[in-house]
Parts: sequence; C-alpha cells; structure tokens
Amino acid sequence: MKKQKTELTGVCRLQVQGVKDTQDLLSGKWKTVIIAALYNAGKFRFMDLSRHIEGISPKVLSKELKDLEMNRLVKRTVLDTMPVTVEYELTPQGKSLNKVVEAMGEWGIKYRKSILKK
Amino acid sequence: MKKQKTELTGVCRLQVQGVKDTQDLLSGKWKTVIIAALYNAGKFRFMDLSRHIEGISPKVLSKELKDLEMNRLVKRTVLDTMPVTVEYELTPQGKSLNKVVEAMGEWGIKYRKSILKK
DNA sequence: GTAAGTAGTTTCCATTAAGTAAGTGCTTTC
DNA sequence: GAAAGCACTTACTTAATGGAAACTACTTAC
Repeated sequence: MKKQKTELTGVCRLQVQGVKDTQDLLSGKWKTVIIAALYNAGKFRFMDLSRHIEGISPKVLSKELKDLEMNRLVKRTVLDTMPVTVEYELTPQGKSLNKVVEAMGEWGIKYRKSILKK
Repeated sequence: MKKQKTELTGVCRLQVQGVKDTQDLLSGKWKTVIIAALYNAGKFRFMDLSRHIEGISPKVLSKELKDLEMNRLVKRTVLDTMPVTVEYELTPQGKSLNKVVEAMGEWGIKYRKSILKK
C-alpha cells in the first residue's frame, strides 16, 4: 500500500496551476482593483482611475497599467484631442476575468458583513 | 450639466470595495495557491503542502498559514500522534472562497492555452 | 549512535513593491 | 503671463515580501 491521501489528481493539479498563473498575472495590491473599476466603467481616463481608486499614486497606477497592457488585459488608446487624453479599457482577454472579479467582489462584500456582525 | 461619465454608481463602488477587501486578504504570491490546494485536498499536513506547492519555503509557508489562520480562512489542528502531526484545512469561511478559486483556476487554464496557441 | 521524518523557527540577505515629491510638456482659461 | 488640468516620468526612500540555509526538538527506524 502506498500513501495516497497526500496526492492530488491531475485535474486538481491543473486547477492549482491555473490559480497560480492567474495570481502571478494579477500580482500586487492594485491590479484586481483597476480591473474591477474598468469592468464597471467600460472606459476610464488616467485621471478618472486616479481619482476613483483611492490611495493609488500616479506612479503606481502608470506602472500597473503598463503591466496589464503588456499582458493584454488592458487596451490603451490615445485620443488626439488638445490636451491629449488617454482612455483605458479592458481587452476581451481582460473582460474574460469577469467571473474572477464578480466572485471576488461578492466574497469581499459578504466577508465585510460577517466581520461587522461580530 | 455635470460630468457624469466618470462616476460609478453605488453598487459598482461596493463591488470595487469588495474586490479590494478580498485582494488585501489574499495578498502575496502564495495564499490563493495554498487555498486552492486545501480546497482540492480537504486536509493537508505541513509537509504535504510544502511538497505539493512547488517553490515555497517552510518559512514562507508557515507565515502564510498563520496569516490565513488569523483571518479565519484556515483551521490548524495539532494531532497528538508521536511525531506530532498538524493538519490544515479550510474553515467554512475559507471554503466560501470556492467561486474565487474556481474562477481563477479556470481562467488560468484558458489563459495558458491561449498563450500557447500563438 | 546515526540518519531521517515531522513541524516548524531563526538569521541573514536580496528583491520587489510602494510611497513621496517634484518635474515635464502640452494647452486652455483667467 | 500665471495658474491649472492632463498624462505622465523621474528620483529618492522606505516598507514589505520572499528566499536560502541552518537550526531546534522530538521520535522512530536502522
């Protein structure tokens, strides 16, 4: 008899790997929040995001947006208005994170309630 | 006329806040992976987790488990066997993260496939 | 008595993330 | 012509995270 209880099957390993991949892509304090904001707003300009996401500095916002753009989750569009404006929106790839965003949103709301009850 | 396009409604704000709360609780590289592993395994001993999650050091694993325990997502049980063994499992609160884990798992699997296709 | 297994802790170091503050280059408004 | 708004960038600093290696304390097996 071999030890079996400590082994996970292939399907589970795959899921754990998937979680790890997703986690790596969404690393840091802000990426999921940015995605959630864009998910709700559709499009946002830099200053809209900056104002909407409390506590984020322009430097960090800029860096996070670049990361997200590199991973093809966010699309950046420069409009040739005079003062230049830049729009950010989710790519289809980014929009496909909807289940993750919704699950995290719902869970967070419930968790907050359960804490306040005590 | 006021600017309206840059405003999110209350419900959306709530969701963004929820995402932020969840993100804060699951901060760092490893927490979601640990939760996914426990979600699949039911129970795991320290060394099981250590072996199963590739690349994590005992120090970091120990710290992450403590954080998760503090936030009541993971339960730690010491068994009075001789060599002492310790079991970790998700609390009901931790188990309620199932949608998040599943969504992240699925998305990660799809994302990986979409990258490989190119 | 030496090794190996369990469940960690400790120390030390490197990397990364994040925050502050100021600056840039452009334009419109006062 | 000064201020203010947009979209950033740069420089500097601090805080947080993460990793490697060794060590503790206990027990069983060889």
